[in-house]
Amino acid sequence: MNSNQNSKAQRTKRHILETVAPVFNKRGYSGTSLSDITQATGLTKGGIYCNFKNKDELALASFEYNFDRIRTYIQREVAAEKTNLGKLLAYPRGYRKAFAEMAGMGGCPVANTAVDADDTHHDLHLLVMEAIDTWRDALIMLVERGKTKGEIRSDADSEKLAETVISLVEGGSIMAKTTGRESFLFHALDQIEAVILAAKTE
Amino acid sequence: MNSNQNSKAQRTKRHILETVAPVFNKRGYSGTSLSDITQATGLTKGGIYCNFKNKDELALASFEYNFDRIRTYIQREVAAEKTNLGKLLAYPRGYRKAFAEMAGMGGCPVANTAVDADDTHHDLHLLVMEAIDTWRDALIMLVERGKTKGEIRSDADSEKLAETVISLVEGGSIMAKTTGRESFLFHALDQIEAVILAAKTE
DNA sequence: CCTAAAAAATACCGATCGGTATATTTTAGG
DNA sequence: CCTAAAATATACCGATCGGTATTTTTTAGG
Repeated sequence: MNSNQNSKAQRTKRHILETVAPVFNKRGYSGTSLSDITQATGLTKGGIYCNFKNKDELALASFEYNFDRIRTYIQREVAAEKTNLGKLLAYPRGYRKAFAEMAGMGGCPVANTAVDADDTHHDLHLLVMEAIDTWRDALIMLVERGKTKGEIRSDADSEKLAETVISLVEGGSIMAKTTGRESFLFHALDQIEAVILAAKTE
Repeated sequence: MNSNQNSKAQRTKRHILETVAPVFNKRGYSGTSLSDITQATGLTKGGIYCNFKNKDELALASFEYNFDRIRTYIQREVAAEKTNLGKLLAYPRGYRKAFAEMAGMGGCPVANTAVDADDTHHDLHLLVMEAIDTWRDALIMLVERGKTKGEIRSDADSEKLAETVISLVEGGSIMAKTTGRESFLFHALDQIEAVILAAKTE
């Protein structure tokens, strides 16, 4: 048993990430202490530092883990659609479905980590920037392809649409989480649908 | 000189808030240490604790200070308008003008503090919730009054409009700050104007 | 079952945390 | 100018911070 991915180390590494990632998402980098981490995992410092070099590496891995959960969720919705317009509309639908899961992990990791890291943690900040840029590019691409396919009006501003969608998702997430009013997110998602449909041909 | 508001204590208290409030806004509650505070102000711990009971009190006062700066800025724009529609449109215009100031203080204090405090700092969380609720109520009121005055279509959803405006401002602020693309905020503000104008009569 | 290696626990490190008691300086009314 | 009070600095506190060296336990191939 060596090429098996179920080695002890890999299983505990996974266990650590699963339990710690939501803690980082909720409490932020400097708000999460090694004691928080050992307490959440049930391991001691020795166990943690055996699997991760330091707190930084664990924080970066936690963001990637959290982000990947959301990304996978949304991407499944997008991939199920065939048209560019359908893929665009899959975003608000996906976030509507992902709401409960996102609430359970402590809110959207993109928004949380963006605010947490942008003035304090360079590497984490870079990771979030990259995630947002990739997301933005994907949306722009869908709009542009939608134009060439005749699904989207040729005068639509793809960058503006992409950035508006992202701002609405993230703003809605934060406000819903903080105030406890889910409608903040749902109204934002309604608005996203309206924006996309307004760019539709006919 | 006793009823004079320029007593030594009040002047230094003001100086502390002015210099520390942006630090809390950028670094968050647990990311801001007493050393950060003494270093920023040029005072020692004795000087700080003479004017504020503890770190908590200083953090709460800092949020109120930061929030008040933005609020005052926007409110000036709103107060200058006479119609409800005009007052609504004063929000995106105000944030467009406030952009530089907000960037200088480390981003919108509402979004920053919301993310920072919602899972970790009860009192601060309450303060942000209150700020958002007040803001939401003010927007709803403007829409409703606009309806009775015939400025706004009677079928407009005031709660939805209010929450959409807030999500766009906060989402746009965070994304612009984190990515360095100001367009995130400006596109969000454009969208706010579009949403308001879509609710206009005629 | 044995054993070397991997994993995890224990025990410890200096630094910094938020906070306080005390000493010193500054303020400002009489 | 004097002086009590207010403001600030200094010196210290126990607790916790992130991290590491060492010891014990567990794993898993032969």
